[in-house]
This record gives sequence, structure tokens and C-alpha cells, in this order.
Amino acid sequence: MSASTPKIDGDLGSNFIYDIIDADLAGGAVTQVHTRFPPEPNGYLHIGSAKAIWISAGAAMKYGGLFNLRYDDTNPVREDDEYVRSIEEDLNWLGAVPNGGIFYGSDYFEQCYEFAVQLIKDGKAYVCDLSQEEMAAWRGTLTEPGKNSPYRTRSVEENLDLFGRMKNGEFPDGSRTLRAIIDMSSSNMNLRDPVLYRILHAAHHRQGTKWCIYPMYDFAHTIQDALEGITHSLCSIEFENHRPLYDWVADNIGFAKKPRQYEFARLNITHTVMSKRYLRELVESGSVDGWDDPRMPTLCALRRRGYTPSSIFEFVKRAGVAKAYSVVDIRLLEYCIREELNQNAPRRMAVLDPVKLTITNYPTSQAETFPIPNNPLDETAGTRDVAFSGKLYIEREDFSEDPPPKWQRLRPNGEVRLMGAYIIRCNEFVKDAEGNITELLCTADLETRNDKPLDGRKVKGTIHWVSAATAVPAKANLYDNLFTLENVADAPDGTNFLEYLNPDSLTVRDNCKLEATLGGVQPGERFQFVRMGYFSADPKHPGTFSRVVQLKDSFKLEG
RNA sequence: UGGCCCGUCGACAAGUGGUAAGUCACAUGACUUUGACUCAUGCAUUCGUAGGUUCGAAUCCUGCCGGGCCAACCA
Repeated sequence: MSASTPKIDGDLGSNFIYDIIDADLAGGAVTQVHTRFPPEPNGYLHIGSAKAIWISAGAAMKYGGLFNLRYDDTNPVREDDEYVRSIEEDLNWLGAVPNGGIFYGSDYFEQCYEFAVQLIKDGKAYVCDLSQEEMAAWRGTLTEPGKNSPYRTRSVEENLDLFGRMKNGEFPDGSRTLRAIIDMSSSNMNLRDPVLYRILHAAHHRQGTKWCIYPMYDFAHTIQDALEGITHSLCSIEFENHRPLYDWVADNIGFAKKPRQYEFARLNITHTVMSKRYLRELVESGSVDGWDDPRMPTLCALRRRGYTPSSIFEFVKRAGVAKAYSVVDIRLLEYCIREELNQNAPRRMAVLDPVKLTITNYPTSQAETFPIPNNPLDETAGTRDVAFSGKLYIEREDFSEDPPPKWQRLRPNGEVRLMGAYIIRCNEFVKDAEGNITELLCTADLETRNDKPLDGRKVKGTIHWVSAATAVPAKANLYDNLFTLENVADAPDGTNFLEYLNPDSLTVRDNCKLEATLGGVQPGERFQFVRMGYFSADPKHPGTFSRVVQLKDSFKLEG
């Protein structure tokens, strides 16, 4: 795995988080910004994670601060080393360097335990013998206050003894918990004597069987943030109700420098499921081929499809940071990669649905090449010599026997420019028994080569081509989200990705793999279709195309 | 139905008492060796809603409506 260059830089824009930091810096509450990204290693990072990364790593970068990666691995039954590795790889690919260090929440288990003991000694926590069901009943409801646990008044000595024995493995799972003494009548359920520690005889991916009690998120996370010197603990909005508990833990343990938690709305994208739980379900049920299945919104899947870190961060930035629930149009993501590839990606011609085209006045013995720009927007990209001959393939869709109005491509007795080469005129076309066109017979304006016509006539259309002699048949992965969606038409915004996994749409997957005839592309080379055969039909102009899809992604030639 | 958070163009989102930025999408026109790209133009008399305060309100107050989160020994 090679480290990519940092992609978070320069213009990070502005948002309310930065306003808060500005104020903290100005008021002297904070002198050095320190943030963290705390994924639980229970799944692969997705584009929603990229938002969290961008915000936290971006804040550190913007203010010359530190950014930590911390694996939030306090629940041994859900976590695995596979995910740790994938997270590291994805973060590295993104170029979000954890300049503050890489940490594991589980490495703080010892401190967590000591702080819990301290809380007991301070009379702020107790060992509770209520079962899970009993605790739920005693907790009350959203509208009714809870009742104090009968174990709430245990002596410090008894609590200390019991907690020590919990740690030593004397009690079975679920038999006891350590709870904070806060307020059973709080309107915030998180404050009704929340569980701080639970008994769980399970092997931890990193700690092994060293522990059989594990700290809960609210307790452990606050401690981790405080110990690492995090100044701004940025998380998504569902943790808003947890902030009072976060503050309670920090206050009652008595950290000198207390981290502050701020929340922002998580990223939602149209037609995309972003819940790690559902994504894992898709993988484990075999509904997709894996975490990097191109239909997944994971970073590894986006990477496989040719998305770049900078395009993902650009998308996140454009989508904005706010607290309002929102669903960002996936077309904004597509715009971001299109924008970048349009500037950078080298062009290659590829014919997906070939039809033979013979230039009848082109000498069979003749062979020549035409220099074609690798990227018309970037002169420094240079040109490549593309072999030309009298026998070519063009896109079947670039010829119309009976063209609609405003047709600019090839038609009987019509002229068209072969990209970077001659202007040709179609004189005849050959059909098979079924009426399918099998060959086009054309003549070229051999005097012009790839210049303007000598007589000044206008030829509006230009089409791409490959020479039959040098073309290589190849399989290209045309994984593309929009392409997929267009085949399950009329899915309303907000439709869950899962809903696409119905029998009708499963066939889409097969269509994702297309045979392409490529000119001048080497195996392993990443390329972009100059134009590919899949356009969305424009209902207002039948037979024309409203959108070129190929600029959305780049593709890697397999084999 | 308790508490907290949130409602600004089709989608995001600035704006935080002085008279509605920007982007995506969309539409039209120009340009074009790919109908792409690029360029130009258009796209919220109005900020969920009803009142109130004010010379003046998207911004402050109140009610109502709508959405999200919370009753794991998950994170």
C-alpha cells in the first residue's frame, strides 16, 4: 500500500464548526486544535466516513493542529482486525494523515478501570444487580421518570469489592453492571444512571481475554478524548443527546482540560444506504460481492470505480456541514469526479457496440497514424499516434438509417468527422437477414486528413472509431452508479439502496460488464471513455442523447 | 404523548435585526474535431406557518405544523 499525498488542503471553506473553533482560539479557550476520527472497526469506511474525516482532519489542518486516528474498539464482539486494516488503508488512500498519532480505544482499558474505581470512591458510581429487563423497567419511559435502583445506595466498600470481582471474572455475563449515579428522573434518558461497565466474557481482537468487563461508549470515549488532549470532539448529530453525559464524565473524573463535543448532520446521499449495519448485511448475505463491490458506497468501492480522494473531499465540501437533516443528490458526487477527470483523465477511444465501417477509397496497402490529443484540455498531456486504416469499427449508435431531426452523426449520404482523422461520407449500408446493419461503406475526403475541408463546408458531427487491425477486444468494468440507477428507472429520491436488490435490478449487475473494443489502451491502464455507448435518452429529442455518462468515472482495463 | 435538535429555490447551503450569496440540477442561446467541455442568460418579491416586538424580521418572542434523535449491559 502506498501512501497517497494529502488531499485535504487549501480552501476548506467555512462552516459552523470552524466558527466555533475560531471563537475558541480567539477567546483563548484553546491554543492548539486537536481532533480525532474514531471509527469502530466493525466495518469498512464509506463516503459518510469521509465527511467525518474531512471535517476533523480538515479542522486540524486548517488551524495547524493535530489529528488522531483512534479505533473505537470497546465492543469485542463486533470488531475485527480485518476492519482495522481496511480503515488504515482507506485513510491512507484518502491522504488524511493522522499527524497526532494512531490509537486504540482498548489501549485505555486500564485507565478506564482506574477512573471507574475513582468514581466509585467518590460515591458517583455503583454496582447494580438489576437484570437487563429489570433495568429497562426501572428506567421509566420517555414520559415517565425512572426509579432509583435498589442497589444505588450500596456502600463504597461493597461497590469496590463487587467491581473488583467483576473484573476478576467472578460473575457471569449480564449479571451486574457499573452505573453512574446521575438522575433517574432526567428527561434525557442517557442521564438515568447510565451503564459505565458491563460484564462480557469475550475475546477482544487486540486485548485477547485480558478483560471480561468492557467500558461503555460514553464512558470510554470521553476518557479517550481527554487523555489524548482532544479539544474538539466532532461527531454526528445522533450523539447530541449524549453530550450531557459526555460532559458529566469529563467533569466528574475531573480532567483539567476538558474536551468539547460538537455535532454535525451525517451525510445522506440519494439512492444510497449509508448505514454500516446494512452494508455489513449486504456483504454477509452475499447480496454483493464484498465491501468493495462497486455498488457499495464504501471508500474501497469508490476507489475501485475510479473515484479519487480529491473528488470525494470536494463533494463533501460542496455538500456542506450543518445540523439540518439532509439528503445530498448523488449527482453532485458525480459532478465532482466528472469535473476532475475532465481536467486530468487521458482520453482513449473505445467502441462498445461495434459495427464495421469500410472506407472504399482508402488504399488497402496504406497505413498511417494520426496524432490525437490525450486530453484536449491539457496540452501537456501530449498526443498519441492512433493507427488508421480503411477498415474500422464505429459505434452502432453513431449511424442512423432514418435519423431524427438535428441528427449530427452518420446517416446515409451524410458526412461526419472521424475523430482526429478524415471526414467520411456514408454511401451504402449492408443489412443481414434480420435487418441489422452489418457494414457501412463510406468514402473519405482524403485531401483533408484531419484538417478543415478545403471548400469550407461545415461538417458538424464527429464520431469515434478504432481501426479493425489494431483494436483489442477487452473487458472493461463499467461499474457506475448512475448507470445502475437508470436501469431501475423511477426510483424516487431517498429510495434505499437495499430496495434495489430486487429480482428486476439484479440483472443490472450483469449489464455492468460490457465487452469493449479498445484502441491504444494497455492492460492495467486507467482510462476514460471518450464516449461510450450508454447515454440516457432525452425524451424531448428521440434518438439524441442528453448526457454523456463516460466522464463520470475512469475505468481500468482488466487483463 | 417528555426532552433535545432542525425547518431558506427540485437538491445542498450562506445569511444571526437593515431589506435573500453560491453550488448541483434544470431551461435557453453561443461555441465546439464527439450533442461533451466551455461561455452567456434564466431560475426564492420570499425564508414551514400564524401572530407579536420593531422605523425595519429569514434573523428576536409566542403558538401551531412538519422532520430527526433518545427508553442497548451498541457505537
